[in-house]
Amino acid sequence: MEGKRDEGIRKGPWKAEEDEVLLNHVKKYGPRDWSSIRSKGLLQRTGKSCRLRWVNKLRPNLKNGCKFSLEEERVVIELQAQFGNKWARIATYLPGRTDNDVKNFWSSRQKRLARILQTSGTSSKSQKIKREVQSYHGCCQGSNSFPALEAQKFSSSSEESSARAQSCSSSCIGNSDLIKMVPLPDLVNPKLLNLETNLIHHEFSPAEKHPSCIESQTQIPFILQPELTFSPESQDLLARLEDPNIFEMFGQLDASGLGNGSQLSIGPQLFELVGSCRTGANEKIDNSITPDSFFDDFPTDVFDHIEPPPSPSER
DNA sequence: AATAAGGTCAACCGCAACAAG
DNA sequence: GCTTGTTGCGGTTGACCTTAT
Repeated sequence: MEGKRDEGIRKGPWKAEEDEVLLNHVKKYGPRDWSSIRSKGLLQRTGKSCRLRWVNKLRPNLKNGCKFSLEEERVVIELQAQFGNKWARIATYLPGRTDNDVKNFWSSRQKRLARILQTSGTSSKSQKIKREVQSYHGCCQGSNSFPALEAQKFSSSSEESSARAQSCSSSCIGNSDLIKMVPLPDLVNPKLLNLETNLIHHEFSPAEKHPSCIESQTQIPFILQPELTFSPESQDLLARLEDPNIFEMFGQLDASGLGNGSQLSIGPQLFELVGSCRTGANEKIDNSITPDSFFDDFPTDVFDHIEPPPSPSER
């Protein structure tokens, strides 16, 4: 889409030459007098357009192209809960991020969440839901949620933790269904909001993505109450998930990407037990089970009992 | 391989606040 | 005090890219 001329105003994507002109202007006069750029005939862009280009793309020290780090996500979640959609204000707490970045990040996650919730609310067909879940957990890669636990589908992501922080003593799950959400300790540690310090930024490589989600290790998002009406195999699985030592079933895993250098335990046992739910304990366990295939091994009715927490906007 | 669906990002629009004349 | 211009902000859109089917 090439910018068209409309009363001499150029719109659309910026060319490198235009950026250069804009940068020169800022060098000479500073980031102001945007309208004079056009009045001087330097560019056929409105002052607003020039300013936007500078703020969002040309300003120094921008983290262009970097996904939000775990810490940044947390900050956004927390500050959104605190300030609402005050993106510019929130962005001031995130070095290198613009209000547009924050806005896009938030709306993207909102859309994703809405879609997931819509799907899970209208159909109990687990295959479809699982696709959504996997999609969603994929989105959490590079953020922080540990993808292996389906129970965290709605709880480890930032929105949910935020929502929960606000309101989650209410039942987040299921009308007549009986899963109850137990409020987590706020995932947003106030210490993380020591916003004067530089936020840790880490771009997760594919190999790191799953480990990156481990921070929730000590924070089982909700407890599944025993009165649930799951199939026997689901009950077996869920009973295991309730085991306070569940994370000890995991092996070693490098979570240095989280910034604290901690070694967290993720191992094959959980995957094995889930596999055994399906295949039977006497069958040979497929050691190829990975976090990505993990959901495939859940009994399907597990997914039928998950309903959305309130969205932050509903608070 | 083709297509659909979903996700990301850049940019525009409208409105409000503010300042200068 | 009013008008006009500028700046800043939040919402929205559409193009492009990626992933799933």
